[in-house]
Amino acid sequence: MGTRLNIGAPSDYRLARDVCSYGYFRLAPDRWDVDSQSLRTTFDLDDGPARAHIVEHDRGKLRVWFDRSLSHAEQRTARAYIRRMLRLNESQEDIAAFHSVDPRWKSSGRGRIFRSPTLFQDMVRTITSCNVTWKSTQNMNRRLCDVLGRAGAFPRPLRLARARAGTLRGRCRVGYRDRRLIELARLFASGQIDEQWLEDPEHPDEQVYRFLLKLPGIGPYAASNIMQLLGRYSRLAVDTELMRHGREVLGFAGTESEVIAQLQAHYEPFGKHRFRSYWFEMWTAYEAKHGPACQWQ
DNA sequence: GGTAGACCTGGACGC
DNA sequence: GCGTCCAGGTCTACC
Repeated sequence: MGTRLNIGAPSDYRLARDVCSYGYFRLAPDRWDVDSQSLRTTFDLDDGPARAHIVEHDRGKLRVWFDRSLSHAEQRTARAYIRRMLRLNESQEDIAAFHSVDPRWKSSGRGRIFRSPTLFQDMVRTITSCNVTWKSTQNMNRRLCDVLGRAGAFPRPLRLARARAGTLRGRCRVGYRDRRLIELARLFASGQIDEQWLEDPEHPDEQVYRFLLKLPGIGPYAASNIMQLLGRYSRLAVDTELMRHGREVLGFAGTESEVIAQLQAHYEPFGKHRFRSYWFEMWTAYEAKHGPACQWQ
C-alpha cells in the first residue's frame, strides 16, 4: 500500500495551467498525463525511488499518490520537491504583484513557471537545452534517467559525479557536455553550491548571476535561465527563441544587437518581472499555434 | 574586451 | 543508405 499526501496550494493555483507553463514538464522523469490532467514523476528518495502521481483534488488542494510507503523523512523530502516543482512558495499575493505590473495575465492567472524538484536538476536540464534542438534535450534527459537514475528517477549529484565521461557521452549522448556535467555534479556533491545563498533576496541579482557564470557549462543564456528558475525574474535569457520571438511576434528588425536592444526596451517596464512577461508572451504565442500545452501529446 | 572557431547531436536534404 | 550541411550556446585561444 502506497503513501498518500495532501498538499495545500495557494487558492489561485491551477495544476494544468501552472505545470504546463514551461518545457521542463515534458522532460524525463516528468510526464503530464493529458487524459487525467495530472503529473506523473519519479523521485529518488532515501529508501529508494518512488513513483508519484500528482492530481488537483480541489481548489487549492493537491493530492499525491506514491507507489510505495514513504517514511516520515521521505514524506518531508517529497513535499519539499513538489513544492519546489510547482512553485507553491509563490503566494497569491506574489502573483498579484506580478499582475499589477503586467495586467495582461490577470484574467488567465498565469504567473508560476514550472521547474524541477531540485536546483541540480534545473541546472542539468538547462545545460542539456543549450546548443541543441528540443528533441535532443528530451533524449539527453531520458537517457540520463534511464542510464544513471534509479528506476528511471533523475540521477542524484553523487551518482553523476561518479559517472565516467565515456558513459555520459556514449550512452546518454550528451556530447561535449560530459565533463562539464560531471564537474557540476561534483560541485553539488561536495556542497560548494549553496541554494539558500542563491535564493536569498539579500543577495543582489548581479552577484548571483556572476556566480552562476563561473559554473561549468553555464554561459550567459544558461545563467539567466537559472536565475528565473531560482525565482529571480529580472533578466531576459537571450537565446534563439527570444530572438525569434522578437523578430516574428514583436516585429523587431535589424542586426542581432539591435533586436536585443529593442527587446530590452520592450520588457524594461516590467522591471523585476521581465522574464515572466517575456515567457508568458512567448508561451501564449506557442499555444496559439499548437493548442493548449496541457493537451500536448 | 571582443571575436572566431571548435565542440557534438540529430534532423533535413541531396544523391 | 550514405554523406553533407546546419542549428544550437559555451568555451578557449587569439588579437
